[in-house]
Amino acid sequence: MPALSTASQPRLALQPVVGSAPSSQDLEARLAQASLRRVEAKEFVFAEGDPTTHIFQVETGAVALYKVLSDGRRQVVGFAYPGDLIGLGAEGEHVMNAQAIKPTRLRCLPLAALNQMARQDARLGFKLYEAVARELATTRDLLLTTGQRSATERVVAFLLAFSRRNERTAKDPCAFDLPMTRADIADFLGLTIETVSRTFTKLRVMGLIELPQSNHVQITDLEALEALAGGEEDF
Amino acid sequence: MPALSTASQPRLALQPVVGSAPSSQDLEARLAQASLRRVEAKEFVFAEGDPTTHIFQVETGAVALYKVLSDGRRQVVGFAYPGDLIGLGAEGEHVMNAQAIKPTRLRCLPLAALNQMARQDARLGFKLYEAVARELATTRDLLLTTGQRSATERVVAFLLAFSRRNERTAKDPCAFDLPMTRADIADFLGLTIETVSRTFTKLRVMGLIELPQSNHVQITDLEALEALAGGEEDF
DNA sequence: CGTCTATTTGAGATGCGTCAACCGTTGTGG
DNA sequence: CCACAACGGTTGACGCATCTCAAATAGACG
Repeated sequence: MPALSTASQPRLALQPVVGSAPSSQDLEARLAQASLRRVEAKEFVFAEGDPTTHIFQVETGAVALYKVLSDGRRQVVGFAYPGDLIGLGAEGEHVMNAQAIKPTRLRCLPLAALNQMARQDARLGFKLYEAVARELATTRDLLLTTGQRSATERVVAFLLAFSRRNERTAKDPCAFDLPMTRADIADFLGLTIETVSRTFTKLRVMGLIELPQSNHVQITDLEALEALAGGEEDF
Repeated sequence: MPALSTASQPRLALQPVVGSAPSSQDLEARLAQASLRRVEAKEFVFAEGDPTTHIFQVETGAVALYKVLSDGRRQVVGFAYPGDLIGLGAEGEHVMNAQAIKPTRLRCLPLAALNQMARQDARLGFKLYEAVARELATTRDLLLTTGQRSATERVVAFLLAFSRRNERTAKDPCAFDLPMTRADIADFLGLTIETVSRTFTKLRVMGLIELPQSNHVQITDLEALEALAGGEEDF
């Protein structure tokens, strides 16, 4: 089962685009000089109902984005990693929660500044459109995974998403840390903590991965994992 | 369980915005004079892998948007109804299928025309951004439902989404046709046909709905349905 | 009237959730 | 420096919601 949310929410944009237009440069430049905010693990970047005053770009760390039902059930809709934008697309009030899962540094750009830039530069609106469209695509991939795949397929997809993310950034695609807890993974994949844990154990016993620590994964048989996934989606 | 995909994919935009800016007018105007295409039920508007040449606005009918896994499992990520835009956000090639579920009329706008308009009007890019952001929000609500809710909650949410859609358009919120098959509903909600069918029957036996035909729903106890849903999300 | 498809219904199997206990690590305070 | 509490993770036993397989029914269409 394909990747899940590794980069679900974010991956919005702002990666330097080759031959980037002035607007993109401006947004990057503006973000680079935007105010910096540090949040500790478990601290909220924003919560449901908060007025939308800023957009944020993760500089270091990681953030979980999730919605909760009235009875407490929780769905993590994505994780934001360095370079990812969060807070886009909310009109007036936030409809979800953004909570750091490790110590995190964020660039904070006031929405007023964003709107002003959009007024001055025709391309910025289009850039934002492309950024949100990418996020939509990853959310749909996650939906496909949670709606159609088995527990094992979901967990494998989740791991492979990390592998591919490392591949893109020229790091070891077979070794990575999981910044989030089992509970975060479970709520992301639509499973329980116990099922996630059992599935990790199963993959370890099958000889496909090693878990020197509970939050460090070493892939020992990438091909077998990919065969188990049954798809190429990335979250 | 809250609504699902009633308007998931689409509901993108183009509803006349009060005090709409010139750009929005232009897009609406441009679409109104765009070429018209008729597709029969089960006919594809586009398929995965097709080059992205146009965006479409549904004028009449309904379209299912879905992704499929290599083994045939299918996830419907949304349904497009009159007024909804489809085909936005795909770069180069479509990554999903759009298939009419009833005879449908579509306005077809070449991407080249859209891009040219975006170049001339700074506000258009922003409009597209807002449209995709709305779609992202409904997809996340669907993700919350498929990831966290029970079969009954999912089906109730699905029905309530139709009710609210009718409410918005000043139609009877307690009577509506379902344009899609049980298979479409099942693949949308992450259930099987049998489970969807049994759940409809259960709601009928409980006295919450009536099913004079399999594709026509009459809600007889809206409050009880809302109590069963456990949330306000709409798809 | 006969075929084809969609839907419903039944019976049985199972994957995952629930409940519960246990383990390892971390951090804190005596 | 050690004891203990708190937390995250693992493992086990069991139950049940949903899936699977199968058959009957109901419409739609020619």
